[in-house]
Amino acid sequence: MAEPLQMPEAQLYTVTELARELGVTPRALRFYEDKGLLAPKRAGTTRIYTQRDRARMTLILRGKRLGFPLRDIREYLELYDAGDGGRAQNAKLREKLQHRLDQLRAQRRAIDEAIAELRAIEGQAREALR
Amino acid sequence: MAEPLQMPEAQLYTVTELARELGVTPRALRFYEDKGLLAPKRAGTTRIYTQRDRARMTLILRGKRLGFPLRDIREYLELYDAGDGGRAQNAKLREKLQHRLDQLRAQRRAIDEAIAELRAIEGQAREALR
DNA sequence: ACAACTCTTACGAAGCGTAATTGTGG
DNA sequence: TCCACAATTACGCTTCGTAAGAGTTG
Repeated sequence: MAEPLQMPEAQLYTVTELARELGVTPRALRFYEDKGLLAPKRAGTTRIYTQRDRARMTLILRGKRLGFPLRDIREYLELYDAGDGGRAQNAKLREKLQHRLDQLRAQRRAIDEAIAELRAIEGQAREALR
Repeated sequence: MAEPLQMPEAQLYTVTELARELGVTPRALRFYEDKGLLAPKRAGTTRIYTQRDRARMTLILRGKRLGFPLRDIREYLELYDAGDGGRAQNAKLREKLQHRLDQLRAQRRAIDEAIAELRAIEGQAREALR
């Protein structure tokens, strides 16, 4: 009597659709695929993205926000796929995160110095105009 | 009776010498020349850098510290050469400086956000390990 | 027949690093 | 003759943007 069990319609997307959803360009999605970070299915030649692809893109975008190169993000995704909860890999990841954190702090210092130098220049300019 | 007046020996450099002096590579000097920011003299085919070239490099390095693209730095050097104290150009320069300042502040905010996100992740990792 | 997409291929950009090959002066 | 630099040419790297040309589908 119960209706046959059904998975909720798994949403599918074309490049343009998924791109719009995530705020990136179709070009970016194709590029990530070319670099081995995505592997959407195809309907003929047309790319078809599943929820899984969408989830991967979410991770990719996070990696980018944190400033990691695509190469590193791909490695991370591969471990992730391997489903290996190996502590060694996890340790490596944490190491990378820590390293990136140091880099970011260094960049911030560099920016602060540049800002200071710029303000000094503006100061000179003001004097020169007196 | 007085010795003939003499300019103090103007120092000259080869690529490698000037590069070492300024902490850059010879490749960089040649690259800037290719991009029209420098124009050293030649002794045959060998580049000869004068004090003037050295001074220009100092300005170039400053522009780089502030994060300006070489294209902009070159424009600036050209105005500088034109010796035109024109207020209009000066105003444009100040505008660029101001714009760059805004950009730097924006970058710093972005970095702060990335740092916050990274710390949040580290936090999760610690929890996951409990 | 046509609009609206999609696909692939490939050059451009920024700032040099890194060969590879060929002088050239001492 | 040989060493140490110098010069030129050009591909590599990173992340897509931007055509360009061709095929597909409703």
